[in-house]
Amino acid sequence: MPYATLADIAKRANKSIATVSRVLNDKADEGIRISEETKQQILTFAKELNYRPNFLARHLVQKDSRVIGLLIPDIMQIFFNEICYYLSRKLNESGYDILLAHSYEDPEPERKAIEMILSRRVNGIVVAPAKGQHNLELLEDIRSRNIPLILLDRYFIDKIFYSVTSDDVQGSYRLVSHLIDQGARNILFLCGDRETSVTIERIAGYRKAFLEQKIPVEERLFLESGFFQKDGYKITRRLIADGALKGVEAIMGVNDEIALGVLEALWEEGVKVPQDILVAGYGDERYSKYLRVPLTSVQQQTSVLAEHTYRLLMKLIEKKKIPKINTKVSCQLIVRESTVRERQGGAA
Amino acid sequence: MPYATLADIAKRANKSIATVSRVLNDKADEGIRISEETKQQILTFAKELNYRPNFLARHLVQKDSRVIGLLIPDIMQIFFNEICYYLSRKLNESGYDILLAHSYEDPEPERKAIEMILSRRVNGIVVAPAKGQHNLELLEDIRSRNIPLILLDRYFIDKIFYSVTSDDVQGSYRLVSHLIDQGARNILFLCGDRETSVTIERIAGYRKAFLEQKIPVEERLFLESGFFQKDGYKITRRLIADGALKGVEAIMGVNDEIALGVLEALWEEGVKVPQDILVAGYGDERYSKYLRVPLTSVQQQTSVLAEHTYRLLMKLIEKKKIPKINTKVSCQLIVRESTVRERQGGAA
DNA sequence: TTGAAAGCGCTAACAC
DNA sequence: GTGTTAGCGCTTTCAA
Repeated sequence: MPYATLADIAKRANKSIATVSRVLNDKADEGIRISEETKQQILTFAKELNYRPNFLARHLVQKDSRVIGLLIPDIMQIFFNEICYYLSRKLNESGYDILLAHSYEDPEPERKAIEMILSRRVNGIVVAPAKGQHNLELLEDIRSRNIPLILLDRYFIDKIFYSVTSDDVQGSYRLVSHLIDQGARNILFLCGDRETSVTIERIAGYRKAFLEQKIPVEERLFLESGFFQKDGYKITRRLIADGALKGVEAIMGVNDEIALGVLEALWEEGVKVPQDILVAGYGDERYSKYLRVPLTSVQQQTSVLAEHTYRLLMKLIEKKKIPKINTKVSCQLIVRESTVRERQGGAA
Repeated sequence: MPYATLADIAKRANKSIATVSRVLNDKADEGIRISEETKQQILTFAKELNYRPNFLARHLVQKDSRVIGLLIPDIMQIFFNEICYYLSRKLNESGYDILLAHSYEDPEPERKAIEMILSRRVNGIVVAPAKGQHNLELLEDIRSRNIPLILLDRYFIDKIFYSVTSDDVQGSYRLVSHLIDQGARNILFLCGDRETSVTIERIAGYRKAFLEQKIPVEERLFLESGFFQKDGYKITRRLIADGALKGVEAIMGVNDEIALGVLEALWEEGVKVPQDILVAGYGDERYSKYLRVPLTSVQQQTSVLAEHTYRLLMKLIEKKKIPKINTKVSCQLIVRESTVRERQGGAA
């Protein structure tokens, strides 16, 4: 018998299960009187038997599991790692626990994970959807059932969900403007996945910057990549081999990991950053400042994103009505050596 | 009504709850016959009502929650991040879900997290204990109840628990031997926490290397630090300010993050690595190869650690008897620029 | 102040 | 093939 039950304690104490339950849940404050004697007795037996409440049973009746489902593509992506940390922290403080699920950027595991989370009757669910636009119907179904649901980082354009995201149009706009400023015109964007909101927004920001300078945008410069260093590395090696990097003056990665892979490939080929080509990342990871060439990046405030998500979630759980559907958190451009030309514009 | 129940379906289909349960759990293969007609009917209604099983109820009767509790100090420590990823991946494949809990390196939150995990009646629990030696009684209690429990990365010396750890004696020995080889004698170790097994082992490895060379070990060179970049940074700044770095020829960090902080502080002061001082990390993070000065580190095979943990856990759940209590995974030294003296030993 | 009893949603043994 | 019943461990009326 690994676990004692209320009945075990009741039998020992010669009291009813109800009384034991009342004592152990400290219902005294709710106006329910229990004699000090029974109370002490029950408490003693509970300790003796090493009683641990069974939340499955409790929550079955209470309809409240004190669990939040967090579904992310992949905790190895540092961005989601940080989100997970900050969100956990806040939720823990409020007595919620975390059921962590991965979609691995794949629709089918994502679907299964969502179903699993729902079957566990969580109090709320936070989803950073897998790349692309999948499981929309399922998510809409959840929403329509008034189960607290928040989309994080990535959302579905034109669909109504509560969401907390970075202002990627702005972030990308600032970055691209800076690159243009440095004299770059052919700016390659290793953009993750083109159907994902994050990328859609960043491309919008890219276009905005070009439009402002009245420079035409070349569609071929948006290249899908994965999200990891190895992806950035592979794609860059291939581009070099194909001679496709000719004329490219800057490369921006969808995150710093990709940028790291790009740098690796370039260095291997003896291409100098920033002299021969500019490279920028996104996300401003802890290490980016200390790379062989410090990396220009866009800082995303993961702790702020998590904070907003947390607050929104609490409100949804409390069934408050929330006017604001989409929360956007602004980003900051961090310029470092990797995108600063030494002799800036001989033409100037 | 966000969720339909078996009873709802039963009512619609004019069948008993039991039959509905049987259909939905596809008991056909277990020799239980159900007419195709009722089956289709029930399936249709289930879909129509968007039925989702209530795992709280199911697991209450089955005594099997298909959840594993993972308790780590902090998912922001990259090491634990990777462990979490690989372990999740394996567990997902076997149909287990993850309840993620943090101790924040603190005994009290750790205790609460353990209690929470137990109350949720997980099938197994993987713990990377908070630094120090805490909650030992609680963990021993779990063990004595035959609840599958595995200690990960950190363990309790002289206490019997199943554990999966890196061979830190060996890892540290190799690193320190290398540093001695490079002519360093005063090797400062920013060691995290002295009571944690990881550190105890690394100090043992350190001593072993010194013993082999018949060089006395100076106790004052073991300095407790945290586990993050900022900790490494702060401590190094302080050491510099105090003039305590005089004579120190090498600094090793308990992980790469700490080493990063050390590098940062040294650079700020114009101290050159490796010319003026050698610096090494531990863990070999993705970025360590690409730092301004590529960082020497000890590679810990997180995926192998996770794999062993997974296999052991499955065995424990299946109530197999396991002879091997402690599983050790070896580490590999990765030598890079940060610890290689340019003019190696003018004395040679 | 305490107990009896119902019921949360589900599974499983037993009956027909 | 399908229904009836008991029961998992707990909370929560309702009575006493």
